[in-house]
Amino acid sequence: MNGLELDERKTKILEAIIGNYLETGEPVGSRTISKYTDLNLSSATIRNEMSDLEEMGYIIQPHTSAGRIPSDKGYRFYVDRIMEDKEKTVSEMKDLMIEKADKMELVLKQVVKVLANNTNYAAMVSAPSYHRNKLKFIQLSQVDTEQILAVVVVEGNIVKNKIIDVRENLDNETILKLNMLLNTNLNGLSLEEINLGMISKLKEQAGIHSDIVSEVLDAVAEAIRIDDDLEIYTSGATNIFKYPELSDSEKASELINTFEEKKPLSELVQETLSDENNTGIQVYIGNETPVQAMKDCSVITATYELEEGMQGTIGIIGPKRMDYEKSLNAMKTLMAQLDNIFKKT
Amino acid sequence: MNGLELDERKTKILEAIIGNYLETGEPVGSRTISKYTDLNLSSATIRNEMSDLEEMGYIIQPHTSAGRIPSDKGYRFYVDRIMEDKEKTVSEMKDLMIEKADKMELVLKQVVKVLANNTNYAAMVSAPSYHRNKLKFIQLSQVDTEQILAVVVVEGNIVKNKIIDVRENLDNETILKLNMLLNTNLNGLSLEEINLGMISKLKEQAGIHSDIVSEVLDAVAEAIRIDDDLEIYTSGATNIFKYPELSDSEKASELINTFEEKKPLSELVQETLSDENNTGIQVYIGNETPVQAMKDCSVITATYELEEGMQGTIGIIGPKRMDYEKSLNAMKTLMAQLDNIFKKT
DNA sequence: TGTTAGCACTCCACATAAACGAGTGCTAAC
DNA sequence: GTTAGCACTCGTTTATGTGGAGTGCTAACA
Repeated sequence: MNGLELDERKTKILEAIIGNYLETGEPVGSRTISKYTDLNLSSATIRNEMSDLEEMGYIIQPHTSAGRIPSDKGYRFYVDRIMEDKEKTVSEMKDLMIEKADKMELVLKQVVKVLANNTNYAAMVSAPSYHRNKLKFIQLSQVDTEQILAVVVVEGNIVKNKIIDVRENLDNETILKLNMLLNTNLNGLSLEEINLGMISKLKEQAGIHSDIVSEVLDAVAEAIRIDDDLEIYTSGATNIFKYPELSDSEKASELINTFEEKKPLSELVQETLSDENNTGIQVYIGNETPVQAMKDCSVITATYELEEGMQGTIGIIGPKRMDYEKSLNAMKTLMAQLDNIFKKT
Repeated sequence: MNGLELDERKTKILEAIIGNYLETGEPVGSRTISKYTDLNLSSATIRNEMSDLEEMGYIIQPHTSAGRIPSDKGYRFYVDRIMEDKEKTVSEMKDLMIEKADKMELVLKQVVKVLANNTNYAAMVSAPSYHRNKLKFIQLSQVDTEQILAVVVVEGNIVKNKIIDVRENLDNETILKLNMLLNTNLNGLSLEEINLGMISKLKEQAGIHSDIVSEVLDAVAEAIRIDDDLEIYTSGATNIFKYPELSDSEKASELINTFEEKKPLSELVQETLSDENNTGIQVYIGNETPVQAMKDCSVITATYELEEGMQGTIGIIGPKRMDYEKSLNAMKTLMAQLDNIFKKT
């Protein structure tokens, strides 16, 4: 026992401990392992090994004379092994039924619901962000004597509307001119390219109608901001009540509040999207998570991609003793189907 | 004591009991009342009266030798008195800060958040339903070689967009014609007036482009359906953890799930909107509620109205021992402000 | 040297009991 | 009709005891 590396036996024992704990949720003792594994070792020997494993930080004793439970490090070891093993195995899980719908919003709501129901954990999904998209099309139209409607379309066919109040009645020609002005100048530009210089130039050309230009640009800005902000859908938050270790008032309240606010979840989205070694699926165990409220949970996230390089994030949040294998599989299956749906669209 | 009517003294005592219980949340005993009120009665006398009140069903003993707590009937009595008294008193509560925003959705999200934060209860608000609204405006525009965008505006400036795929490239003139066709035929019609006859007439006139008309009409239909369905916003669901009587796993889970699903809340909306003696504000105590999950709660709802007869519902959900006075006031203040915001628009 | 049986020890979980106290209902006196 | 007094009830808290699961350690064994 060199104290640094896990030999094969220790590995087996550690896996047995974690496996058993995932099933029962109870601290697991040496005698259990002695029978549970095919190592044919007495409980005493196991005890010695467990003592070592504890020293190495893989397992923890809640108190003297209780069994051991996995530490975050233990979980990490366990998960890493699964990820290695299963990287190639194509999951043959039954298809999660997702119907194609024409509105992205509906698809996502469906996805997140399916995910939550299938895993019995909480689930979230962020709408893809459109940062680097180009403006496709702007249209102003008269709606009322004192109101005009601005429609802004960016690549990916994201549409934003804004009603603009005008004090005087604009005639058709003026609107036509404004339309022309806006479209010839802005179409094809990425949202970053519409900078201050461009804006003031536009306003100048618009003359007395510069305020309308302002408002239209507001709408354009909003088209980003909102999506950027918190287009996040969640489902199954109440699933956490199925796991006693998360059910006490304090923790439950904090967690569920996180899901209700949705804001904090964007941290998770950021983190996931900015993953360097983008393997597609990531697991955050306990304190590894970027969202403080989830420090007693494990979080599985993945990035899905739409045709034009826009990506969104999908996540499962459950107790640390979640069924990683099943959850990872569910995630993969879902990703495959999302690809199907979106790429075909 | 005739056993049917509450004399003045009983009324005072009952109010004292309820008042005290609302503050402390603990069963209240005779001695407390003896001191709490200005009746100058000994605890023994109070006990006799309380015994009567219990027999009449206004209060309940959780167990022998505990104080009394209000029954649903007791709460009902209490609330009815408040409603009578305060019907006229203009609430001079500090304004709840609501900023006017151009998008209805944002206003409502803001409203519900403010309400939840101010009351420390859970809050919900339903978007107004647009049944009887008239179509204001339809616009088709070319977005791509194979896609056109349909924008539908109904009264109240609700805007719906739909991207329509077309196989062949439509020229400008065709689109202009279609626009003309749709607008001249449909503008000003209520959504109910667009019936099958109208539809087939349109399709006929559209000739080979009848499928586009179909899709546009789908968008129109959708403009209703979605709003009708469950445009319900909620906030502060986790506030229920502030009240121990609602915080145990079972109840909390059920309640919060109701808020997450949102669907069940539409019951509440229906019920509120279909109130015959429409006084504006309603209170459901315990089992009076139409939503089963809230049988241990009290619910305050109100109907707000937009200019053109569209109405939506607003609600507060809290423990039965909620601060009715404050909550009712908050509700009234909010209604006034909503009126301000919407009527001015 | 690694493995195992045996044993004392620890500590949680659970049950039981005791003390407490808030509050009641009833009776008798005012 | 009101009140003081008192026995009684019952939930809450605190103390106490017991059982059992599991450990660490030691000594014996292969």
